[in-house]
Amino acid sequence: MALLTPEPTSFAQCPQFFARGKPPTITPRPQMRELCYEAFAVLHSGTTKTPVYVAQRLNRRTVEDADEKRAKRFFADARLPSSERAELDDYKRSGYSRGHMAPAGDMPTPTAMAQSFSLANMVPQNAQHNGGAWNKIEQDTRHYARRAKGDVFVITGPVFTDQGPRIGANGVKVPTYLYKLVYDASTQKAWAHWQANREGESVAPPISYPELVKRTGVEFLPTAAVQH
DNA sequence: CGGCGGGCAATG
DNA sequence: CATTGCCCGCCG
Repeated sequence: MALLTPEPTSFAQCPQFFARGKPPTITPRPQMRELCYEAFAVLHSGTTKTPVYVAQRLNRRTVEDADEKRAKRFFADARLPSSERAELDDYKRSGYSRGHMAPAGDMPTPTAMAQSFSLANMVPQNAQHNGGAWNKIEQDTRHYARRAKGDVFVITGPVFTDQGPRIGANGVKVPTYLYKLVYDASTQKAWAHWQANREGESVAPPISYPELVKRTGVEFLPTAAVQH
């Protein structure tokens, strides 16, 4: 069985990764594609050659299942037109590491683990940040989901600035910031981690959901779903 | 300190 | 393409 079916997908096929089944509304931009995977969903941009955001649903069961052996085989996602996607060579000797948005450590099955290494789930990330503060945030999020009463919806993504660099022949855009939004559906509380994509970042106290919306311009969650 | 988890590159 | 060794940072 193939890792991924070649057909394009739409978020209508995987509403389970979004709070109340509703993906964030993004003003339509060119070359944006919706990709469903077994354990996460990606809105992908052919302009930056990265995800716009990656959505997951975590809970105690999925996190307890997340003990798969780490598969380290990165791959370009064939569901994306080659003109819109990053290739392995773009990251090689770029000075940036391939940073997961939906972390490999969250994946509950071997297939989901393998799929998480799609470059459609990656951004060029500072290596020290990826293995340091960002990794800590990912582990903290898993730890939270393990203790939560029910489902925890997570949306992770990059934030770009116009003057930000690009890498490789395909010009994969390097994000200036990364965010990780955590929404506990049981308590209707939401918060977000906000980090600069650079060496020396430390784990900072989370910012509020309205502050994340202000910084990104994206309403990630249905208004009625968040306690204010 | 060692173990683990995020990566990288060289080797057949 | 798989295996192997290496670097780095965090944590117990």
